[in-house]
Amino acid sequence: MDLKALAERLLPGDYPALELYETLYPPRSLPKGAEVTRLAPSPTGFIHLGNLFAAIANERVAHRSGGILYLRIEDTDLKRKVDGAVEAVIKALDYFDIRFDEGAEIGGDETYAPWYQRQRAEIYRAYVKSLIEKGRAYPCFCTEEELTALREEQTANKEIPGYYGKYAKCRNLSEEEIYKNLDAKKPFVIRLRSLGDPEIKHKFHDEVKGEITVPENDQDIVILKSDGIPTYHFAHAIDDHLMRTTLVIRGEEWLASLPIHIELFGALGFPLPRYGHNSSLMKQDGETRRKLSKRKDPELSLEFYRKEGYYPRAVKVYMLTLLNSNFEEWYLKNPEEPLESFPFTAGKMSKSGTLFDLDKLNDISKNELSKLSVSDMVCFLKVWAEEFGTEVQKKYFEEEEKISAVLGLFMGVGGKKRRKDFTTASQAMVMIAYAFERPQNFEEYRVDGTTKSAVLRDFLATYSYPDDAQTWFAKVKEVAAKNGFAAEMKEYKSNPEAYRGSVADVAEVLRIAVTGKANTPDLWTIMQILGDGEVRARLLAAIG
RNA sequence: GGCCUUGUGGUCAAGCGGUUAAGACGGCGCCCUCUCACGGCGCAAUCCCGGGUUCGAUUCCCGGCAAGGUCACCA
Repeated sequence: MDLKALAERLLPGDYPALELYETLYPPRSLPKGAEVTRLAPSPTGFIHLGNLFAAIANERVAHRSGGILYLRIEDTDLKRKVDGAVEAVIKALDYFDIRFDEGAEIGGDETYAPWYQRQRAEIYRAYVKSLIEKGRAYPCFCTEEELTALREEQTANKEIPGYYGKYAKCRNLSEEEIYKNLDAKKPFVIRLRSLGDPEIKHKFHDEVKGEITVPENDQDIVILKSDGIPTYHFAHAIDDHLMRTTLVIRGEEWLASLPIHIELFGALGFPLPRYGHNSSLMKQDGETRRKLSKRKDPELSLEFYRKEGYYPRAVKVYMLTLLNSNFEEWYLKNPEEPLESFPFTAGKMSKSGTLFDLDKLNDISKNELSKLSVSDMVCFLKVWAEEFGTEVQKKYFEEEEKISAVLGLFMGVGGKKRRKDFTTASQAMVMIAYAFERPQNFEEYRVDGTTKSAVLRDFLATYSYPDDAQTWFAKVKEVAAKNGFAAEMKEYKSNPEAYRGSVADVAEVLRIAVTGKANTPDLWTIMQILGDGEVRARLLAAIG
């Protein structure tokens, strides 16, 4: 068969010699050990936690080694395209300090552009054409129905489904048959003529998994779809070679197609990049665990974390603790060091699927938030409130001095130790509400109504706004004593029968009356922030 | 079903032939304390199972089992 003529018929026109691409996209001149990694999302919409997980790994590996991280858009499937998706991806990752050195909508070094696969159609076809000429690829005229029928038949016969070996009907079509189909304008795809035998297994070094076994591929996979656009597998081989990727870190769902990629790189005469397949984020679902799914799990969406008001650094720290097992210990020892200083390595990535643990994230989040300065906290909450807050919440920020005082109180600024009350912005905003609004709901008082009123009256009679904290508390103790409560905790504990309760009960009455809550930060400070008039008004209202 | 991957407390995990089997989160208890938060101390809880190899296996080998992934003109 005249393969050259066939190739010309299938992909008519002049294509550049393949050597041209090698010079057009030359090896990068980077220092020794520098890794070139990439993120290659399809423009479906929005990236999720799983993407972020892999993104952080790729970013860290590239930048720790003095290499390059680039963004390539895998838009070979038109059905997946969503407008504005690329910008959204860049923005979302930027929120977590992930910056690309080059890529789609980024700019940077244009040498390896374009980064949209649709714009690289000619390159792919040039390589496909050469594969046809070499007899490593052939046209296939099977219809979708035929393929489905084949699959069903194979499944019914308990055979491995797919287009391979004797099932690859179009693999050995005669020249005559091929041209007949072509003349009849039958649509076709181009398939790889696989030379592999899955019974033959090879050892392979995976940067994450270590030594793994990879069988040879024998599937005649589609490399060029009937619309003339390559499949992912083919584009991956071409692009990662031409863009000079050194290390591909991707989800372990790709492990199963590694045999295909190995054969493709071989057929094209490309050296194989190194691969690292990271385990996926799982979620407990009843008895078993499963991969986090976009549909079922709102916490997978990055938008969820923005809405809840998680501090981005906290999410990143959590991802890093999952990504590198020695990160957590390092961070404990080096709390002041920038995250970038951590010696991240692909080899320390987890081999097994990791259950996503919101409790852990929340703990990290509390710690991160407690490290903020008051002005940073004001800024963080303000930005959150402007987008997600209620109208009332937005007003909290109108009195700059007050919001600072309130947040300083909740963060324990000035004390020996920072408080860790805040987990997220949304939760913090609710927590500080009583500093700005009269409480509507009151937690239950431990004392009876009569006692409550008596305590409040006595306190009101002696309350003086200018009192310092000690004087203020001395007065609370006086009120306690007057109403039959122990003024000193120790005294109460050693002889509880002698009293109706302790100063703690009295303080609780005041606390609930002023804030509605039984648990708050320092009450004296709260009263100082609220001001004389407001405190009196709330106490009065609580007497009933 | 075939193939691949993984298997240490509830969760994340250290370990890499001999350990009282780290640490963190969560849980529980105590202390501190006007409440909470913070902090301190303590407790409970783990090597998937069965065979080998070895003086000795969580660790090495084999076989099970379980979980996950994957088998498209989707990525």
